[in-house]
Amino acid sequence: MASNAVMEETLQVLKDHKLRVTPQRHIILAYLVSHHNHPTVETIRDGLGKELPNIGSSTIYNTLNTFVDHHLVVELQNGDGSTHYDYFGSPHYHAICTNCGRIVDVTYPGFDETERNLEKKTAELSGYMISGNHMEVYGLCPECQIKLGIKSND
Amino acid sequence: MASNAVMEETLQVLKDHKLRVTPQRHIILAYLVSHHNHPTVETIRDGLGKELPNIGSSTIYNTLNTFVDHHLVVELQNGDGSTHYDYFGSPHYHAICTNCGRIVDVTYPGFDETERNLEKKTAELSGYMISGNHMEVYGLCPECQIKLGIKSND
DNA sequence: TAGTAAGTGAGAACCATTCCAATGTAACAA
DNA sequence: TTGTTACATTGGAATGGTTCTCACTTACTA
Ligand SMILES: [Mn+2]
Ligand SMILES: [Mn+2]
Ligand SMILES: [Zn+2]
Ligand SMILES: [Zn+2]
Repeated sequence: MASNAVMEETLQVLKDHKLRVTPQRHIILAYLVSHHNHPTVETIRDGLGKELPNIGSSTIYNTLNTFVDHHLVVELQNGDGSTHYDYFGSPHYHAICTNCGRIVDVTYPGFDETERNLEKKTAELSGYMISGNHMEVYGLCPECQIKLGIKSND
Repeated sequence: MASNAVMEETLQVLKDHKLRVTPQRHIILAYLVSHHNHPTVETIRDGLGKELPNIGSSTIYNTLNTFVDHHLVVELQNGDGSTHYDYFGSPHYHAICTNCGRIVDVTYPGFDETERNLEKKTAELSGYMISGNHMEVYGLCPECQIKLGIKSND
């Protein structure tokens, strides 16, 4: 459950984006800010069990789509058939396991420059007016390497 | 419709990957090699009208999934609800229009190094055994910039 | 506090993709 | 060539994540 500080922070975020502050939006955003699990709609619904036991899936979808429109949240596909959501407070990209679907955050000093450079180059070459980017790297997570006998567990 | 050269090339690609050479696979692969439209399954089915009028969608899905497994083809989402497919003969990434969904190929000298660096950094930081990556840049395509009155058409 | 535009929720609808079982065929060996 | 067999194709049914609908509720503004 989200701390007081998170509740205040998320309240301010909603106001800054001129979004109507409903309990549903507030609690979902707080959930996303305090969990970095890249949850699906089902995961979120379960996680909200105590605070919003009667929330409809439509509301979760609506809310997340709104957040995506406002660039608060990004959507991720890991190949399991459902969309994963990620509060994008600080820039990072994702490593996704092709075996189990595990998604982990990655960043490194200089990543923002790589990112800016990619966007600048793309604008020049394509004529697009750039608004964002997604970078994803695929591979086997450490656990799956062991599970599949590719790496020894020592 | 695909040239002789393309048909020979794709035949060899299928053999190299030890894939059974069926007319469906051969023609679908030739279609992908000779079109860079990032088609959906529906687009492909329409494009195959004359050559394979009775192909089942299941076959197209099966074939594309096989190609994806063999890293011949990559999947792309542009937000229109269906998956787009791209023969990935030479490395590039994509600029995707957030307004109309248009997908264009982008690359530049030094892109492969950016890519390798990203994968190396990711392996170090995450412990993943890297097998690939996707980079996408989002924005408004030149046409939509005009359509939306953001850029003048001069 | 009243008016109103916007959000919520239950269930139906949608539709891209997968599954299934019957039929067809590519690859290989004799 | 022919026979064998494992794999591919097909159409139709099933699946399931997401969107739609609409009656009801609520957050904002004046
Ligand atoms: Mn993340
Ligand atoms: Mn492409
Ligand atoms: Zn894994
Ligand atoms: Zn466009």
